[in-house]
Order: sequence, then C-alpha cells, then structure tokens
Amino acid sequence: MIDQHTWDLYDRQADVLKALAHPIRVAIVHMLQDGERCVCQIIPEIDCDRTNISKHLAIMTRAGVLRSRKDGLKVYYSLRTPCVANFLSCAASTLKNKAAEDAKALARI
Amino acid sequence: MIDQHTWDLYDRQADVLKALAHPIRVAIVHMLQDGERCVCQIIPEIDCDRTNISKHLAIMTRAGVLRSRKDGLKVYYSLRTPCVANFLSCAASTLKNKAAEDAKALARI
DNA sequence: CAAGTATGTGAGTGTATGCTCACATAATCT
DNA sequence: AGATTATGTGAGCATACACTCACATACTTG
Repeated sequence: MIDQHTWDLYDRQADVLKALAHPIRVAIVHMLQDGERCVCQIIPEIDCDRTNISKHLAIMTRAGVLRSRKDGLKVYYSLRTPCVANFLSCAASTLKNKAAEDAKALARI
Repeated sequence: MIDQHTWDLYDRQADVLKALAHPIRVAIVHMLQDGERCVCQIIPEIDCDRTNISKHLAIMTRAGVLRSRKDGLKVYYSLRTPCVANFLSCAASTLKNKAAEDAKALARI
C-alpha cells in the first residue's frame, strides 16, 4: 500500500504533467526550447484568443514549468527545468513505437 | 504560424502527456519501472475501485504508454517506452527547483 | 459444464478544464 | 495627465474526465 506522503508526491508530479498536457501548452514549450520568448512573440505563432494564451502561461508558471521575467511592458517566459523539453521527444517516440507495434500486430492477422 | 500538421503532432503528444497526468497513473508508471506487473499486483498497492484501475490502464494503453500481455487469467502490463519513467524524475526536479526559487524570492522580501 | 477468478465495459453523475467576453493593471509615450 | 500598448483576471458556459455501479467476457478448475 502506498502511504499518504507518497500520494502527495504523485499528486504534485501529476500536476506538473497536467501543466504540459494540452496541445497549446506543448506548442509553447516547443517554442521555449530555443530560449525565452515574450507573450507578444508567442501570440502570433498560436492562432487563438490572447487571453487564453495568458491562462495557459499562468497554468504552467503555477506548476513550476515556466519562469517569467518582466522587462518594461513585456513579460518574458522561459523553461524553468530544461528536462521538460525531453517530454516532447519521448512522447513522439512513444507514438512512433506504438504505431510500429500496431502495424506489426495488423500484419500478423 | 503553426501549420495543421504540426498541430496534429502537438495534439498527439499532449494525449501521451494526458495519459500520465493523473496521480493513480503516475503511481502505476512508478510501479512498472521495475518491470511488468499483472493487474492483480497493481490493485492491492493502489487503494481504489478495481474497475477504476482497469480504466486508467486502458487510457495509458490506448495512448501508447503501456503494453499488455495476457497469460491465462492474468493480464500483465509494462511500459512500452522506458523514457516515460524519466518524466517522473524530471517532474520531481521541477517541483524542487520551483520550491527553491520561491524560497529565494521570499527571502529577498 | 458449472462455478470461480481475473479483468473489461457502458451508463450515469459530479467535478474539473478550456474558452470567451468584459474588465483590470501596469509600463510607456506624447 | 491622458492615450496607447502589453499582459493578467473573474464570471459564465460548454465540454471532457474521473468515479462508481451493474453487467459482460474470458480463462481455469473441479
């Protein structure tokens, strides 16, 4: 049986993962892989309501995935922990792997 | 502007992350780090409804995170892509990192 | 083949999440 | 100071998700 303290940890780890589990947030993390960007650079790349992006940035910041820095009118966001970028490539290889196994399974039929 | 094909990729990457973004599923991935387990081994570790665990396993399998293998009455689950285990340690260091920065920010006040 | 064991599924309900709109704040510029 | 630009926030609605219960399937064993 998993004890309460361990569940708390799993809860918070899940929160970090939740913070990345949305296509728009994946896109933002992808953009930030090459360094910090201000909101005004992120908005034109992602075709959706401005305030929506603000909220996605807030979610990731609250979860500890992003860090923000204000410079004049602009707010710059960056990845707080670079390892989160690996999530994306691992997710990609998971998809590839599954596609390959599914194809093999079909071939067997 | 991000094109449609790239959004499709982000969508599917987000699906993989969603498949891990739940405390129970984090716990299961944690268990499977040391190798495959049958459902009957997972259930007693996690104190919740049996059918609920079935559904969480189905979600992760559909997303390509887990693989299942039937042996007699039992079904054994394992990680399809070992790199997903890194998610947990990266999530943990994200939490640690954020805590450290928050503490530093408080100290500055 | 009947009973038992291990696991999966569909329907219904409650809660959480995402999105948009109107409004708020904060720094800059004239 | 007043106007403008960049960003954030709260309320309300729509959708998605997690959970439970009753039921279904599939293999095994007497």
